[in-house]
Amino acid sequence: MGLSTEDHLQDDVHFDDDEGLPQNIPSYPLSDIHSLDSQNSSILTQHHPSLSDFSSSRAPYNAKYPPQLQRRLPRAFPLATVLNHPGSTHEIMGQHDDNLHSPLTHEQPHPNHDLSTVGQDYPPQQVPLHGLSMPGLLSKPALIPHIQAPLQYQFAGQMPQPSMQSQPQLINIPHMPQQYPQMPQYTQHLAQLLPPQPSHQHSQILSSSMPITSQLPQMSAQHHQHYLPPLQGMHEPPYLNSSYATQKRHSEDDISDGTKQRVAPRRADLFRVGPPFSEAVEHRPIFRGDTHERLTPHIEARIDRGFELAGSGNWIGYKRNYFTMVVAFDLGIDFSTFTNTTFYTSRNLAVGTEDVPINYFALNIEAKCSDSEAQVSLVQHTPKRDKGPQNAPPIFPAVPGRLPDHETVKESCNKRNDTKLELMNKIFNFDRDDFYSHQRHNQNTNNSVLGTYPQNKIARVARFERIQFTKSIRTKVTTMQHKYFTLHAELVGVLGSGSKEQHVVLASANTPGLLVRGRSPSKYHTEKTSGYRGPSDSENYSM
DNA sequence: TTCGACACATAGCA
DNA sequence: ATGCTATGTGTCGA
Repeated sequence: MGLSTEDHLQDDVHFDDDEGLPQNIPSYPLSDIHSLDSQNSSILTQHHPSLSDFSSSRAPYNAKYPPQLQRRLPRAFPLATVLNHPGSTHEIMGQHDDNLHSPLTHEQPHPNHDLSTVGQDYPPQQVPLHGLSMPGLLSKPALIPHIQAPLQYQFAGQMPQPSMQSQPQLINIPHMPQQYPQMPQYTQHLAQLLPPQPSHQHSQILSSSMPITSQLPQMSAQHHQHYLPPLQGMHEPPYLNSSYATQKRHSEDDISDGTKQRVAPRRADLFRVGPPFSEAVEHRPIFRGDTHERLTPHIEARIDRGFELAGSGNWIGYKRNYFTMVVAFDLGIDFSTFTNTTFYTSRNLAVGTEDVPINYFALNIEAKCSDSEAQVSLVQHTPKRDKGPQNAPPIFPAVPGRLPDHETVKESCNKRNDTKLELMNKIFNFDRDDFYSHQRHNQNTNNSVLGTYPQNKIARVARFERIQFTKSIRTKVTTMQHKYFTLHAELVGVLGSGSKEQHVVLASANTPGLLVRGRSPSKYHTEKTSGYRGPSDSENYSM
């Protein structure tokens, strides 16, 4: 990515009208969570504008995505089990049967469903969770050798020298002797040609464990200002005479600082660790069904491809390019405990509270815009890209797991070898049948949440590959407002079952602000002021 | 001006 | 080494 000819996201972000995507619908409803739980609520998530009224012409249920991009589970949900719980899901759900639909139960996208927004009852104030240690999961039965060390924001080795900040990360291949007899059109990172540089540290950042409470890009910058990520094309424009290079040179915020070169599409170093995610923010409580202990969710998430840190401190991605994101969660209990109990959440009623069983957990990603008036959605391509279908990113039913390291995610990409695929499956997926057989687990037991998971593949780690910001984003240059995106990793609780299945966001973690560059080179200069710059004007930033 | 569609190019994979 | 694949991105034209 990095080196595209793409411009940036403009000052204003809209959906194209001709795609039927309504504007001015807040992507983050800020209604208080308690008000959401009032008796008048049709269901847990009903206050979301896209959920509250399926038939509303103003805010259709699937407002956020066009029909072809409706959210869906990777697999069907065949079970219709309803947990036996004092909270009585039956009663709760029974109040609003007609409104209870779950696109997640459909294998195919459903034009009237948008799970992506179900239960996004984000509280007005995000309260960081504490005590995010997760001792138990280290002892879970599955052997996952790729697990990274948890919870520390790690910087490998020594910090790079300040001078590195101004040193080129890329060189033009023609400058390399003998290697390329013909004038190449692509560049190669210095890191590939020279001994390890400080930029290497970047890939070792455990982004998911970096507590960041602000979404502002500058917040991330402060954690990275001491080293230089592997940015692209720092100097030496390959096409000095081309309009392409000329255009690129106008950007001060540009990672390559005017040295735009094409990036080889399969270059290994397209995989880079992106911005760190915040700690999990709790949206709804999670209780154990057996002890009624309130649990502290922890979300691990990392972007492994598609974003890089510019000198200005902004994380930059490109609308036309893929990004990859992985998400895992745990509840602060060991895996065997997880598999031997049930869970429930609660909602507030006008009088008292009501417990609602969680049939299973799921992991989801969302994109949001700093401008709550603007909506942003994501699409996922198949390897066939244009020749294949395009859907919204799936929502993964998931059990607690640990995030594989960056290299593992990178290695998991585009493997076709059966042996390798199987290996990756063991890392990213949870085989419940295998677990039952090895644990002699009583799968008929009524007190295990595992029994109410979908029958098909369950994730340990949700891996979202080939994700792009929707093409529906378009820009407008009439405002001076700074706009940026954030990516959110969400732990979803699936309530009810069958046609009554509901999804509520239990917790989420988010990136700092991201700049996503569009495809119009003519907007390149404007980009310098379109992105959030933080308290100090990064226009003055010099690499 | 923007974007879908197509095209080109190149590194990874088997 | 060879051929296929995946994907960054250049380009055309509606």
